Amino acid sequence: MAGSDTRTLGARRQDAEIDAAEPGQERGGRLPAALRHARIIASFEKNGFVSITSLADELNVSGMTIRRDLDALGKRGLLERTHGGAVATGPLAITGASFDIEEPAFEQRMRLRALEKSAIAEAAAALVGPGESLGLDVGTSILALAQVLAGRRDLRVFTNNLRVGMLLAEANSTVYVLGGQVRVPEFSVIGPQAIAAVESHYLDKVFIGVSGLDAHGFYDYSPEDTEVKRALMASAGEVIVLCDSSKFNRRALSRVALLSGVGTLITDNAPPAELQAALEAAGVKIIIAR
Amino acid sequence: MAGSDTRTLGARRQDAEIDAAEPGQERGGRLPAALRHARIIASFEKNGFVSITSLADELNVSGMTIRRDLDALGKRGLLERTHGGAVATGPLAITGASFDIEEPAFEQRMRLRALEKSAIAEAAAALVGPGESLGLDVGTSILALAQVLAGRRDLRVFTNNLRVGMLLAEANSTVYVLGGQVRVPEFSVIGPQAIAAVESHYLDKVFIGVSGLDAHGFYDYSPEDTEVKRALMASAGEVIVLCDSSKFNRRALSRVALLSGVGTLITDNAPPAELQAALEAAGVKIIIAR
DNA sequence: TGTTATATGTGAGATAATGTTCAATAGTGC
DNA sequence: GCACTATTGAACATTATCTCACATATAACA
Repeated sequence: MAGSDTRTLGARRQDAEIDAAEPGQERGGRLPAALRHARIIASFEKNGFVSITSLADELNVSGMTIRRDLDALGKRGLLERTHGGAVATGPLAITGASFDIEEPAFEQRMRLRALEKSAIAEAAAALVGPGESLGLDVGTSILALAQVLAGRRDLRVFTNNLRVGMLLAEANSTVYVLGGQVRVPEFSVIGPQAIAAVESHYLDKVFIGVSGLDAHGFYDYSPEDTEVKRALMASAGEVIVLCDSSKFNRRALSRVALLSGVGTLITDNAPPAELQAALEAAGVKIIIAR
Repeated sequence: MAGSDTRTLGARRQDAEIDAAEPGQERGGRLPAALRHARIIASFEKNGFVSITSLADELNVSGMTIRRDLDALGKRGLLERTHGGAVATGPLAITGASFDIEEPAFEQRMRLRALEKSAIAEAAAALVGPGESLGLDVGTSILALAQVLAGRRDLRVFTNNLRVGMLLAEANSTVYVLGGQVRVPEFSVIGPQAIAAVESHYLDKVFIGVSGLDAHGFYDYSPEDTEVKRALMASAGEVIVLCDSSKFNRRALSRVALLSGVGTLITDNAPPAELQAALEAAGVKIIIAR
């Protein structure tokens, strides 16, 4: 895989500011760290673990560098170090057939673009001030944010997402879940009770996940989730949407809000020009996380 | 001496079962310990038993290593050693599915008296009629009950237990969680919102877990959980307590209710004479599950 | 262009995982 | 019960890997 993967990835690379070298041929052509990280993450897709020696071999760097890379990625919660390599955790977790009978769709989504989601989550967490009350919505990017926030004791987090609730509670953060019916596969809480519970609170910031956005607004697949999202947004001092760049110009069944209903959009790549113009016209602040 | 133990390394060089199929990757075909553990756990799915020689062969490691692995997994309560292998116990025996990496403490408790809890859960499930609304409380016995009920589509389940909520939702049962603060390590929901939500419903049956009982009533360690239990009991047509026999004559911080506040007690062994007399005097029906 | 940060490589000692041997032990068939 | 074989666990041997410090290379910048 080493050779062919390298070629494909390199050729398909969007931000091609650096010439990718052919591995094995040109010793000096090292990849920038970000690219190497992306490549490492991609290697997990197969079987949920990577070995240091094989990565060092494949990426033409020393074992020490890979070790440092894995440590860095580990700090971001994307993987867990083992002897000789690392296994996937959190967003990447593939779970070897025993634990975790989750919807394959959800896991797949979580692994897909895990690095981007992690960067988005980091940027989002940076906006959170001490002692704030937060609302965390449903979605893979939001779950990544929860992982970053896990352990912070000074926050008060409200969520309609049972995954987030368990994750944060386990980390001893203060977390409140909304009441209502549980909807799979997201494990989101929906219904009038949830909405009523939101309406009786004020939240400093709410972080919303969406399925798509275009010049006319933000979209989500689930009408039930959408109602809760709207309630969260209505109770919030600041509305922040987390969404990776694959969602640009994609629509779904429910329109969550107009562009103007959102204060900040955190994503991993600049939107297409037209969309960016619409966002700016609507007064949406755009944060590009890398 | 076992022939397979001393087989030369690399004899099974091209193990088609290892999905990697990487020429340069499988140096000696060694997996990190965590992955090997996951693979071992996965092997139980077939028949609840694994043999050391077959594992050593399959995973390309020596028998001694497998032995050490099984010991480690045994310490975590996931299996029990036998001659030449191991059998599944605890959470694995009931169902291999578990949505999360559970707390060791919880795993341990689940494994502890797993057989009894399973019998209690079966007896409790037998009481549930078609189309009923149920309340499921916190505790390992209750979680076992939820596992038995999982998949029944005709019920409406309310719970203050996020584990139960996720388990049932995943099985496509209709389940509502109460809103409120999440308390570890039980992942129970507590607080006034939860209590208010219960009070606006009527439940045909509620199943309550307790930490202990004596002639003066039922006890629980957590005052916060106790308040929700009381609310559940007040809204119920029938109150059923699930509790294994190790809880007899044990007390804890909060008294949940007097004996007379409970209709049925399901346990795995007859209570001591004095306690049994008190239960009967209070009109509690006792079901012994085997 | 020189100078500073950052990133990466290298090597030695420490550590952890695994392999090997071997006496003791538990199953198994008679 | 007895012989026989597979399994076991402890001690030791052997790797592979980790960590740490420092050297070197690369990128960033004035």
